[in-house]
Amino acid sequence: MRSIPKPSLARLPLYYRCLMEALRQNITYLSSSELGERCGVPAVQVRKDLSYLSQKGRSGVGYNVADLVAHLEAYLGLANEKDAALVGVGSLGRALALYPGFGSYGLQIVTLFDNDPLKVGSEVGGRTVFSVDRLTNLVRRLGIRIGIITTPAAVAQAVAEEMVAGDIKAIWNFAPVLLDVPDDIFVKQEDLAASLAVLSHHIRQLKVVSEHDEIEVTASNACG
Amino acid sequence: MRSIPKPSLARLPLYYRCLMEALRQNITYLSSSELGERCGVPAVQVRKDLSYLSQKGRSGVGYNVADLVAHLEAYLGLANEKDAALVGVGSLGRALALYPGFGSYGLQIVTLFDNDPLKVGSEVGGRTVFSVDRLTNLVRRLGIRIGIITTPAAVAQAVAEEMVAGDIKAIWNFAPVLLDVPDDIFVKQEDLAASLAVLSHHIRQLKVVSEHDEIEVTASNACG
DNA sequence: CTTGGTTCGTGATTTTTTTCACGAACAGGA
DNA sequence: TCCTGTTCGTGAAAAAAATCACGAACCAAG
Repeated sequence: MRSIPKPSLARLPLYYRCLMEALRQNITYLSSSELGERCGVPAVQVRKDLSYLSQKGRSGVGYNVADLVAHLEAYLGLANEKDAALVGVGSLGRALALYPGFGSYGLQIVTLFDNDPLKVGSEVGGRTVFSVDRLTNLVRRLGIRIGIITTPAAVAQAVAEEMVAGDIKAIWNFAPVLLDVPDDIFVKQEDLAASLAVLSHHIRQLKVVSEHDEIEVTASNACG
Repeated sequence: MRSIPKPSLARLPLYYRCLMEALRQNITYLSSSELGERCGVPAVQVRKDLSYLSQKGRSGVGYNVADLVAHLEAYLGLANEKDAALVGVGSLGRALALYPGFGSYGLQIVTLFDNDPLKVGSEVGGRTVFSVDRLTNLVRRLGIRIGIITTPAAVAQAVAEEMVAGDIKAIWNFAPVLLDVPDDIFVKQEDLAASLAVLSHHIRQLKVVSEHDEIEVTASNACG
């Protein structure tokens, strides 16, 4: 039995969200085609992806929504309470700290850090901002395994190293730099600038096409 | 000549950033292996990706940093000034509106919208917040082609429709819903919850492994 | 000008992911 | 019970992407 492909894993949260929506609508069974419709994913791919879970659907009926939700929660570890430390209380850090949606994924941002003396000691969403000097110790003492980096790029590497020293095992990095960390540390890179560049490229394509003005319009379908 | 694969396109911004960094360090030439090192990408892949651009490297030397930067800027359309409208001035919307980094990618968030009467008329980063009622007209009048959605999921679809009515061609969607828009509208979905779920899954794997306690530790290498 | 060391560019190969095609399971009604 | 229409699960085929392997370009130095 092979392990789940990365793209499939990335689609599971999508299914989870649509299933939760269906649950709110009191829908008890959903076929792969209906679920696919809701997520914009082909039905076959839905089935293939879900086949990596132990939970099975029922032929002729579909998937039991509540059961599948429960299995996805277990598989994705959403039910486990996970404490996280966030470093860098700028506008993005503050936004993440205040965002209420993470709770339903089991994530609690329990401590905030910054190196700006003006911010240290202030409160954000009821949590005190600590100095980064205390990062390693505090994280270790609290047994925190997840770190979120929302600092400028220049200091992200140093922060990551302190996180590793504090025994953090997974880092969600919003700073636009490649972090150099030991192999056993999982880094999830969040790159808004990269997304933006892809968007920008597409807009440029539009311009190029419109300048060529209906002359060379072949089957050059852009990326979806 | 085939068009660039999506994963390659997504890596170009990465190269761009590393090249800018090199430029600051007064490096004039960079080989594919050096560039790859800096971005965490194999050298061959760097070469393959860059081969989709018209700009060529020099055998035995590498790529001219300044030239390549210029070509990437052109290819990605970063030099073109792009105006964008942002809808949903919550904590995330505010963070994006205040983020200074987009400027270097040619993006200017020129107008802000919200449906909360308390927010309408207030200022964020020197820009007045307008009522969403005026979205379609204002966007059309200003010729804005990019929309950014940072509203709650429930209203995202309605906002997207108004954007389309206002002749917006590309949408950067931070709301966790699948937008139903015409085929010619480009949607770049930004899904923090999905990233979080992947992170969560990895943390869970850690737990499972440590519970099995060195017994069944096979070659089950987790995703990078 | 020749030699040796470096690097690019790319066709061929391998790996990964998606899509297809179809047998088997199931529900519901006659 | 039998028949029909639906859906799942999955091996096989196709498509896409990453990796390999190597010829050719290039520089520097003797």
